[in-house]
Amino acid sequence: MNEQKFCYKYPHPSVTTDCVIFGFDGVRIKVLLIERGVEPYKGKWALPGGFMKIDESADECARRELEEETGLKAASVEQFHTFTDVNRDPRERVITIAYYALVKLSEVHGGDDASKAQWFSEEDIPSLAFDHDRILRMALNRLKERICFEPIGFELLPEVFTMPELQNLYEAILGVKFDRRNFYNKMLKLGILTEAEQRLATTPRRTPTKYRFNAEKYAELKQKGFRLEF
Amino acid sequence: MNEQKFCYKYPHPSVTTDCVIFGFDGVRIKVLLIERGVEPYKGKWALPGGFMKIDESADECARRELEEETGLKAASVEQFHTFTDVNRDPRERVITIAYYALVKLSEVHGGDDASKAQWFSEEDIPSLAFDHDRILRMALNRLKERICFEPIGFELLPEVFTMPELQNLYEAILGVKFDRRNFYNKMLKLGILTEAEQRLATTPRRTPTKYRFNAEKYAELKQKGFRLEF
DNA sequence: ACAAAAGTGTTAGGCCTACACCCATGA
DNA sequence: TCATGGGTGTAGGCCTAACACTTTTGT
Repeated sequence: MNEQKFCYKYPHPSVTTDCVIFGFDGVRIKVLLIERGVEPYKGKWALPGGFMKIDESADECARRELEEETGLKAASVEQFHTFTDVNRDPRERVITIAYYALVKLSEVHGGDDASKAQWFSEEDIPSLAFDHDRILRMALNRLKERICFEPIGFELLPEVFTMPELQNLYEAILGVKFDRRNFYNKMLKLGILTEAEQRLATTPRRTPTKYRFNAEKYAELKQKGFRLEF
Repeated sequence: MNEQKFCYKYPHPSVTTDCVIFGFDGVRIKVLLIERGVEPYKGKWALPGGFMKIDESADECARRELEEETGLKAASVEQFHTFTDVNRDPRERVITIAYYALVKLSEVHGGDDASKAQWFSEEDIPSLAFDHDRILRMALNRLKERICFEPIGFELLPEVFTMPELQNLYEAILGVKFDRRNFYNKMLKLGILTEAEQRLATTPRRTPTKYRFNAEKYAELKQKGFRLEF
């Protein structure tokens, strides 16, 4: 039975969303990929994504997928580009609205399809299905641009984090090394960090000071214009 | 005769591109709008745009529309967001991939539909059809963000321009006033301006120095990273 | 000569950068 | 006590922002 029930005067493309899900393990930026179980590109790794339903917006679609993959709801999900090359999908004309999401790895407890999903470090990413290599590269560039102007790094870190962790994150994303003292000064001067309770860890070295991101201070700061620079 | 020839198993949205076309008249930022001749929103102003063909990419679609509206080919056209609200079009589900284009007003010699197209200053823009108000607002924000980091202003000015014109442009886009001396110094120090031949105008005041944008110097500069700040 | 806009230089303060030593902790 | 990483301050240079007078030119 051929159920081609939805008919139009002109051909319509299919619309999907794909999501580049970023995490941070304290040292490296991670990206969540899914191994495809069906053709085309069966067995290849790909970005999580899927078809947009006719009664949901692309944002809703992207959030739905994010939740399905990571179990997370309230994370930061941002549309960044729509890919429309005519032959990007071998089956039919498909355009994809691409998003990136920033998630706290510490809060991700395996998605439903954990068996087929895996976190990759930036440098270990295999060649991907469709044009997902290109999508991923553009997402990384956006992430780099954006982190210079908005403190999105805090979306990737646990609620409570240390200054060295924060510095590692910036260095991992931007691919550069900063002077520790200068980084401390700059971050503290921004005034968007609050010291958190000191917790004693059992490591063979000095316990670093814990901070949390102060969203109220950040909102104030944003009002009157500011910039984060590196 | 009901020509519903293209059939699918699941419903597919229509896909359009809409383009916010920016120009600059020497004093104010201008936007090209079209008066709709058909329902829905007949008689309302809207962004130029139209349906994406099944064998063209969104970029091609946006460029095609730009040419149809302004007669310009090689201008800077940039995708910035895809709008997907479920009810943004009263007829059917339509998503639109939005672009902005920067054109040199001096080179626009009326589009094909000149009768229905008109340039509006930012503050005179009427309420628009569909969600085009929102699209336009986002385009303006992107323009503001981008002009701080790339010298896209030169896309809006004639080949040869004066420093006061350039300053007016920045002031118009960013909505602020700059100190003339500081603006001169900053711009000249960047090294991306070349003095052009001095032409004698017949105005009742001093003739300003003419400059052109030096794309080679800019390319060099971009290599080793830089920033334009205001 | 006047009106109108163009052009020009200096100074003070803040920000960025580079740089080296001590501290806390567990083993 | 040692090894490891955490934490801290200062000095020089550069960029930014604030500021006023002179020049050109047509009327």
